Amino acid sequence: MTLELRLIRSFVCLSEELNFSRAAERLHIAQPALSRQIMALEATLGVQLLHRTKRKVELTAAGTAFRNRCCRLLLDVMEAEHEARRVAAGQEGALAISFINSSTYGMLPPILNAFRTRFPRVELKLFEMTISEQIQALRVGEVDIGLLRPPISDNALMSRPIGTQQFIVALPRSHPYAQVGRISLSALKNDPFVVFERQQSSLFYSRINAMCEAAGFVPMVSQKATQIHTVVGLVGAGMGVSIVPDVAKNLQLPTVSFAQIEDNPAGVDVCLAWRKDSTLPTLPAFAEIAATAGREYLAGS
Amino acid sequence: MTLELRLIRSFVCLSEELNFSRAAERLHIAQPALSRQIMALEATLGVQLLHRTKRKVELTAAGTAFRNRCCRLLLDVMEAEHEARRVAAGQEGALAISFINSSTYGMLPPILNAFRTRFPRVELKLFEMTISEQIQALRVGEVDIGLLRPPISDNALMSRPIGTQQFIVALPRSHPYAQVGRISLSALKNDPFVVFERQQSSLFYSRINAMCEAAGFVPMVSQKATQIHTVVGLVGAGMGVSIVPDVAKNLQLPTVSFAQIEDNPAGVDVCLAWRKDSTLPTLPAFAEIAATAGREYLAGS
DNA sequence: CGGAATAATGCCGTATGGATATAACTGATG
DNA sequence: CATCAGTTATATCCATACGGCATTATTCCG
Repeated sequence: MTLELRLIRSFVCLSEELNFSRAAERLHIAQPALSRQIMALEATLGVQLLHRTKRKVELTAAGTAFRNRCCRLLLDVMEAEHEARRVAAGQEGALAISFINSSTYGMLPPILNAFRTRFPRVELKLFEMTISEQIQALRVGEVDIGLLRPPISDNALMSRPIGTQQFIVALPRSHPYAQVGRISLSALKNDPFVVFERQQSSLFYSRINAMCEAAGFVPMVSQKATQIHTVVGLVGAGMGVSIVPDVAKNLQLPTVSFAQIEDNPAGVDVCLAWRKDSTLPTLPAFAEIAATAGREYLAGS
Repeated sequence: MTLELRLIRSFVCLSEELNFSRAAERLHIAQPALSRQIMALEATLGVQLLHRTKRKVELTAAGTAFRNRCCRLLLDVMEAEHEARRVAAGQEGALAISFINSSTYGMLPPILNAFRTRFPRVELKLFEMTISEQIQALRVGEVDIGLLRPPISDNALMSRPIGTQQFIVALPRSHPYAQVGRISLSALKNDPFVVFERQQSSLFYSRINAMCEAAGFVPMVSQKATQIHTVVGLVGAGMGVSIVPDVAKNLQLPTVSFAQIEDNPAGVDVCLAWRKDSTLPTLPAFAEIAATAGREYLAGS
């Protein structure tokens, strides 16, 4: 015979009642059944757990030790069940999130806040990555979900847009248009430009170039950079003007002004992406929360 | 359905193999049986533990968490079994031992040594008590086994003799007979005596009185005491001579000599006593070891 | 001494759980 | 592209394990 929880449950109950009839009643079985369960338990252990006279029952030393173990054991079993249910419900576990630099100042904080209040027991692991790094990390499973911009060509991945970034112009405070708040791109045709690296920010690069082309000029590049705060910093240092996503406004540099672009062209989408075959229960919840938090963030700014 | 170890064992095995057929083979059941076990497990938990395609099987997040719990659980179960067996075999647990003062210098140390080498994991709790205190403590279960002298009238207790103490004479170094090594009691008829309290040491008291009576005199009491080292100490201080159990020789006081008694009368038995209804598995082993250690001790001295 | 309480035993029916055969599906291979 | 090998799920059957009931044996108590 092999040890089963049924026997352990019965034994613990009996050890509390110290009376076969009452214990059996509590267990919703008949007294002879319990009698035989306990005998079977003692047989499998090869140990006498109870010292019984016809009149009363008491635990032996081994029975006492075993009872204590069994109580802990049953609690552990329940705990295991509950943990499984919590993890399955996505209320517990871990989620590895990658994100692009621009969302650091943008929708990432409100998304994380919203998620953490709903799922406080889920551990979030955060990784800032470029888009292509994210796609690679998602493919190999290093990351569960990514916050990035299209295009996402990999067809092992699914994606869902959660918001749009508009482009605005960043100008040094000293610039003639700095206080205007709204300008046409063509007004900047003779200004030096701080631009994004083509390699790491291909979508920004091509979009901005297209905008300038539509405005009838090719930007005169004075400096290149990858991260938004670097670009804005360079603008603030007087290196030129730049076209940046609207989240740059959150950087609040004293020497930089921002202006909206007339004939505002379409922005760029920000997406969530994850593996098609991912089964993480936390994932859909995160996607949902990110979408609404993203919407609220855009509405509020 | 209710959670059973059978399901947990199967699940752990499957989580290791990640293949129903191989896992079933290891479990010595057929693959469909395992299939249904796992389905039943998932149903009782209300949680999907495995993500299965027709081609391969992998753990879900909940499954991983549950697997980890289950591994620990199975180890705990085995540990509980082993502990029960060890306790039942008397290899583990606790034993409360009471003993009379005189055994402190006598057979108690060798007994404890012998027992501890055989059963190193059994915790020994030691209590020095008078005989009547021991009987009371044994009755109420405060103590599991006692080392004492007869008579043991209580019929809830069992006893077993493990050795005999002989009586010898203790003399101050300055006493005329100090160097003889062997004297007749009648030679001491005019000496002042240090004697045991009648109350606490009734057997010693009556035996010693009987010996003196047989030698034709009533001892002249100069001082009374309860504990052997006190009696011997008083002899060493010149308060008189005394008749003491042979263990007193082990006290090694510089101002005390000992002498054997001619026509050496019978000594007094030392016994083990324990409750008739005690089920402590350690107890018979202790009794056995105490008996042989006692014999060896007497043989060696 | 009789009755109440309690654990064990005997016997029987059923529901549980495993085996066997097979289906359904997926990759791999020639 | 067809076939095969490998894998999980389903269907069916059957043994047996387990619980219920009736009864026994023992002990305590009035």
